[in-house]
Amino acid sequence: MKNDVNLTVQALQRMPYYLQHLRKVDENGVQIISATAMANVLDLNEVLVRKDLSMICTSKGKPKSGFPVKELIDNIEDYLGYNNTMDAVLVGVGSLGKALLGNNEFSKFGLNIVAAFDIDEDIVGQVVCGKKVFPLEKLQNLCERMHIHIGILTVPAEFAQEAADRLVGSGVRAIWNFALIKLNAPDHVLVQNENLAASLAVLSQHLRNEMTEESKGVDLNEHTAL
Amino acid sequence: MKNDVNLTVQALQRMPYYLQHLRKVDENGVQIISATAMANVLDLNEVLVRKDLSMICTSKGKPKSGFPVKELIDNIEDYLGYNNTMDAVLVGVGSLGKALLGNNEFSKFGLNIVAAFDIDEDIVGQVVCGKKVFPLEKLQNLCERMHIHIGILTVPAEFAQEAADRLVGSGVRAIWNFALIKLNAPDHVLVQNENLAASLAVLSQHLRNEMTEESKGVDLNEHTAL
DNA sequence: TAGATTGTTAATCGATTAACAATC
DNA sequence: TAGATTGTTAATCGATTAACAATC
Repeated sequence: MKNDVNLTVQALQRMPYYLQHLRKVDENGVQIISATAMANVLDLNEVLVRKDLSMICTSKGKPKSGFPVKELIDNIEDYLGYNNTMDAVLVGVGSLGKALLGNNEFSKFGLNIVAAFDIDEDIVGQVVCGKKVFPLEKLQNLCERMHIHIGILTVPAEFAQEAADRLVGSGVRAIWNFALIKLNAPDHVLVQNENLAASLAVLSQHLRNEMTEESKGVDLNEHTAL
Repeated sequence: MKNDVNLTVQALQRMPYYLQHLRKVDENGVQIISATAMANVLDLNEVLVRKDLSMICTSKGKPKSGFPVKELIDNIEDYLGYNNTMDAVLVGVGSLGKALLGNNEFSKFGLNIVAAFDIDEDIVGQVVCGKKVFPLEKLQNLCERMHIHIGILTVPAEFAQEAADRLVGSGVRAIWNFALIKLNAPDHVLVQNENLAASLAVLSQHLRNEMTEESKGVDLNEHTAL
């Protein structure tokens, strides 16, 4: 376990990709893998991969061979916290909130949503995907009692700041924010913004470029060449 | 409409936040807003905001006053493609796939999921959140017939490349990839990776830091100061 | 040994920020 | 006019990449 180092956000975001590939080669019985090989598969610079791996690997990479696969898998899983579950609460049981409640794949990543909260009386009391929906007033009590440190925010933007304040007041240390708004929170509370609209914007810009290029009559074969 | 310019991915990702704030001040009757004011609210550098706004705004910012709010809103919505809907198909109706199918907020961002596909015979034929699930074999036919250019990939990592190949073969130009794997696709096909695991990793690292700091007996008041 | 691969130090690159003249 | 705000050019900063010596 080497979790005293802090990775840059960028490095952190590459870790799940390393992990996926390592698990795959591990299944095929590969015991040692070089940063060079990983870099080629994942289309990354090999020095970058080498540095990333050396940051989290408990043993040193061996020249001519590489890094031990099983150890890397363990190290990354440990580093990403997949082995000690983080309990979380979800605030805002709209369509996105329901979506996340129903996504049982989060447990693979060490996340466990224990309860949901909403202000809508029609929703409160319901059980959505096995999780009970409580009125927002009960948030603080439950968080304190269960020592919850993560809040997932899936309320409309106009209510997001208020809900965030409540989460902070309930002792939450990290907010996974799906609302498209910049939240104000004290320094010790991390706000991780999940910006699905931004992703769609990237797609949209690309499609527009593709379409205008096409309408300009640019030779489409230039794409398929090579 | 000023959509011949291309924004950097970073600028594109700031746009939804600008839009949210602009809509809010517009509701309050504000007609002109300065980049300086926006920057303060959103905690961004004012030159950055000014540059971003000038990139997409059809009129120039006026010294001493700023940019016209309504025009900015229109320009950003146009630029992000919110006004001309992009049709998309979804491949992989697991828990995450179902989640996205059920998220009726995508329409606000110009995305319309017209159909879903899966290989699982138990799922094929079902109607999930008003969308019919077809067998994967029908993907190409439907995409070509309906001129679909966006594919949403929510299959497990091990099937993602195969599914991506099918999407590409069906004429898709952009893939919104929720699988944790680096996809190989031709140059003209954009792969936008949505890495929820990476976000969780950022949360996890922060919580670990918080916890170790606490156990070290660091004065917690340093957080609340200021 | 020879050569592939590691780890480190220096160079590059691009986004952000700072400085400042132009303008309403 | 005076001063706030814009737009532009130059400096900074940090991540990525390149170069190269060390090592198995």
